[in-house]
Amino acid sequence: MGVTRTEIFTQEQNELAQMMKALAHPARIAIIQQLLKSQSCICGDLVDEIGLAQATISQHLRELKAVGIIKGTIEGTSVCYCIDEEVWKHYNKTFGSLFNSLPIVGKSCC
Amino acid sequence: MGVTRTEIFTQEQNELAQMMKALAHPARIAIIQQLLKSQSCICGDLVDEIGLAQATISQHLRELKAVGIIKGTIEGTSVCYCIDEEVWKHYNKTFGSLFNSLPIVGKSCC
DNA sequence: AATATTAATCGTAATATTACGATATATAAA
DNA sequence: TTTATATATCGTAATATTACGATTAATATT
Repeated sequence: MGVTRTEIFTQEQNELAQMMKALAHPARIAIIQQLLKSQSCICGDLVDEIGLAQATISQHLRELKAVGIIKGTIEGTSVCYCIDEEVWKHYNKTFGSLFNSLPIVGKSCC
Repeated sequence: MGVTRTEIFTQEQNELAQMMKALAHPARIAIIQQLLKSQSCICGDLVDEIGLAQATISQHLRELKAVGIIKGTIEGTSVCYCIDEEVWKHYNKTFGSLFNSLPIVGKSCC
């Protein structure tokens, strides 16, 4: 027990859930907001601005990287992170198609 | 260790993360999609359509109810669930404001 | 009243996530 | 080359999530 049964769901359902999960932590939201605001950001600055340990931020960055939403480039001894705009647009579109599928108002039973 | 440090984040960041988390499971996505499609749904039908145990579906329904995204009304011995349209719109708006805050393309560093 | 049906809750095992100190790695500076 | 700086990874403890059988609660049917 305890393991999510992805095999019984559609690819779309699993993908949507995975997208949501990637953003389902305030630290990762904070990272994304920072990158949206400043276009790019040195990893160390994120550690300073968000009050979590360096190892923890690094772990969250890895999760965001794993779903492709951010990418990082090495700049000397530091790493500059930014949002992958193509992936971000894909997220936006996918989320939009979920939310905009609510039909005409006032038909629900309860 | 192991407990999310919500106190160091803004209310907006925590709320966004909580919203995402509510939808961060394929079973809950499937439930929402079903409710979007059929306007309303008997709990038992969800159990049949999604291949998870009744107790598990009930648990997922409770999580969706906890964030207000769905509501249920008792109909005899069964319970009819549907999406709370006001809350759904709020989600749509909040997600939209996150995704649409990506500024002009082509400015990122990496 | 007795029985059937439906959904919620309880208990619990398996798994996943979160956080952080310690350590490793890799480049920069002295 | 030695030392400093920045980030990733390892190891691990605490906590949270997922799934399901068993039970409970509440209404419906007989």
